[in-house]
Amino acid sequence: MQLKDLSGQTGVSSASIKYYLREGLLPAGETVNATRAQYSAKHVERLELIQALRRIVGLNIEQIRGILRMADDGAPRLALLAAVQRVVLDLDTPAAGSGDVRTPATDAVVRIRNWPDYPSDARNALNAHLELMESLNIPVSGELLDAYSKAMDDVAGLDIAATTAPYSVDQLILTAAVGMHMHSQLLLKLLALAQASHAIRRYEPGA
Amino acid sequence: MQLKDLSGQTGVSSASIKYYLREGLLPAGETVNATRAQYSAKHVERLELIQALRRIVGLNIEQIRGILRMADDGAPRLALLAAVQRVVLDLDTPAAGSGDVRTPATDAVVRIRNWPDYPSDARNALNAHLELMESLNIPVSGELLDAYSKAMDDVAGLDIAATTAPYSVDQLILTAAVGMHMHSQLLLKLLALAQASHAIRRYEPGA
DNA sequence: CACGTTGGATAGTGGCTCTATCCTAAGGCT
DNA sequence: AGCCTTAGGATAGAGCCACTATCCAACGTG
Repeated sequence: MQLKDLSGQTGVSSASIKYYLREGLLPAGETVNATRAQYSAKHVERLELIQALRRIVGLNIEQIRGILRMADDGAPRLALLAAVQRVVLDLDTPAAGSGDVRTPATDAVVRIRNWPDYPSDARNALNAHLELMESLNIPVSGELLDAYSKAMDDVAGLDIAATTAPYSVDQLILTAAVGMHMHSQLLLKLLALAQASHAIRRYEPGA
Repeated sequence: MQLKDLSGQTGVSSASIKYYLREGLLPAGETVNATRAQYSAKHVERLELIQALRRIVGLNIEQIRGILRMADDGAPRLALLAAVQRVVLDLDTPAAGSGDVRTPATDAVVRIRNWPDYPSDARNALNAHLELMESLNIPVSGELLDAYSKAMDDVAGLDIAATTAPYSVDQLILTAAVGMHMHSQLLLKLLALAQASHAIRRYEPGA
């Protein structure tokens, strides 16, 4: 299978495929000679993964490259899942992430929920976010955090269970990334509907 | 107060202010004559609102313009909140929104949660999203939807209560948009931590 | 009177994701 | 053998977005 067939099968233009090759998202085909390269089903799978991460999940090239590099370097699946989570759930942005910090609020959440007391990107992101909210004068009460975290604890059990034994690493990334994205979006949609419902009850009691 | 002072007080460059004026985000100052205009505290407030919506909430110019137009047209607060919700929680994207539709899954959620049976952007977005997930072969069981919606129902009550009587419409938009954004992000961060905690327990039971 | 400011116009910047063009060397088909 | 097509490499351009910069003529203030 050569470039043109790869393009035909996936619906991605040759120019874009070349671009992905340049950017190191797609591994080079097997160079038969100076002007011929063979692509395989692996490449089709990889290309479909790239497309899904770009168009559905909305990651940028840099983020995709990071994940694919880890996958190709044979990183353990747990680390891979963490990396996917980081970009899909936007745990990077804290910028001033400055290492593993501990804050009372986060410690409290971990204790109450009986979660393992481990440093993680998620924990750092939570710390940073709580600090940000504080700096913006948005109060986050213990009760709120308790309610939120309980809800998310309930939800997480169901989510993780869906990540069971996909066939290839690319499959794992695909299902994990798309799944996380879709579930988090579903949650936000439900939040919106819940908020709207509460608002209607408040503003128009005639419902 | 003239343009330069407005720039000085808010830290926004004159060029950007001109840009916002061109784009219709910032109302023109009171034209004293052909080459002089007066800006007021209103403009400072508006400019700060624009900055917050851009930099914190991450809205684009088009979205900001839509909300500000509604505000300036004197739209009722409930409608304004709905519009804010639409852009902050990303309820637009469904694209194929094609009017108010009803689907069994959404109906079931509304019934179970005892929410008012009203069409809304949130409901349409939920419908569209569920259809999308179905088309991607991501199963959404009734139990999952029940758990998610219960969690969001609990959360929404707390959220809406925070939207109490700000001083000006700009203030309302500011607190609503920033609040919604921060709370939804908080939820996602907690989801991430919850997922990570479950994953650790699963992959490394030694914790 | 000189300077600075305004509104208006217009163009440029930088980041991002492609998309298009051009080139040479080299198969593959007839 | 000869022609068509393709790979790979380089490079440039497109289109979007949110600015940012420059230029201008008109005009008012110190």
